[in-house]
Amino acid sequence: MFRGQFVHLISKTGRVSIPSKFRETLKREHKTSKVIITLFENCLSCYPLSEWEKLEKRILKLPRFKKNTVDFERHLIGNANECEIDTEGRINIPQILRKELGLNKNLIFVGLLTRFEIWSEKSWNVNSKNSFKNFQRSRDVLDGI
Amino acid sequence: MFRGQFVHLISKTGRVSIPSKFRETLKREHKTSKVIITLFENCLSCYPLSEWEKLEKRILKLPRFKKNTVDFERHLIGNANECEIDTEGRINIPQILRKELGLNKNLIFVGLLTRFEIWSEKSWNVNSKNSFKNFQRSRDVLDGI
DNA sequence: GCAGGTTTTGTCATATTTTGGCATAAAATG
DNA sequence: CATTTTATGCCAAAATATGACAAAACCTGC
Repeated sequence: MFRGQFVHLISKTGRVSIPSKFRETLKREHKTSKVIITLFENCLSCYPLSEWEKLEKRILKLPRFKKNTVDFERHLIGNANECEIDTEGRINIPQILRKELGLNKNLIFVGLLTRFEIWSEKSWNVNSKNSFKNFQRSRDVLDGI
Repeated sequence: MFRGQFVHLISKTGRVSIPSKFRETLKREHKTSKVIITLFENCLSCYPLSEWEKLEKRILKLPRFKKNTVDFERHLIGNANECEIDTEGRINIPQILRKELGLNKNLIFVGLLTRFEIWSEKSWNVNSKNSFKNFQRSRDVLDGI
């Protein structure tokens, strides 16, 4: 499972190293060094290939010419990139995604069990305040499960 | 599977290179370098030959003389062009299609699993705002599958 | 706090991809 | 059939991504 928070530096060419704990999880629990990175709200959402493929199978069952489906695909699949982790544990984040989110300098990696997220430091700081408020409000949710 | 988004430049003569990742997918998963390009809404929809043939089979099952069917066919089939990818990975987009969509300068390639789309930068920007709204609305859809 | 290993980052060389240009071939036009 | 337009093949420059190596920073156990 992916857990915790890490700050890494992205290079001018868009390279950044994946936290070694996440690499460890990928290898041990998912038996892969490939991740799919896609745009999700204000950050990048990263899935181990196997997890992502489950999602794709579900999408392929939707009526594929329906406007809603197409738009949904355009967003989710249209921003998805397969990245292979190199020998030093780095990936290359496509320019288009970097631009979209303003990724430079410090990136925040956040583990979320079956996937992890990548944030620019700036939006992370803004967003984490909000999500803390939401957390405060919704801490009772779990008691309902 | 086709995924992700790429910006490529189209030449004055209508030539544009297909993203290498898409070429890779065509070769590996579809064993072809031929694509069928057709008009769909405000963009070009591109199918590997084999996927296109599946689509044709489905279309042949529609009630053949119904107005809807004929209109659909005129549009989708009537604008379909077979394009072969050349040695540098480029295709030539027929003038009629270029004109119809106002394709010049930057084109956006969008992967949609079994097919991909080509947009003019302008209409993509307009459309992606809408598709983001639809995405927001339909992200829960998947939880129901 | 320090030695030893691991992880992260920087740099440079190499390979791949994308683009531009030009010459030739094919097709359309009158 | 000659002329113009459009498409294709080929080469090479420019931009981008990838691989390898090594320095720097960071843990960890002692």
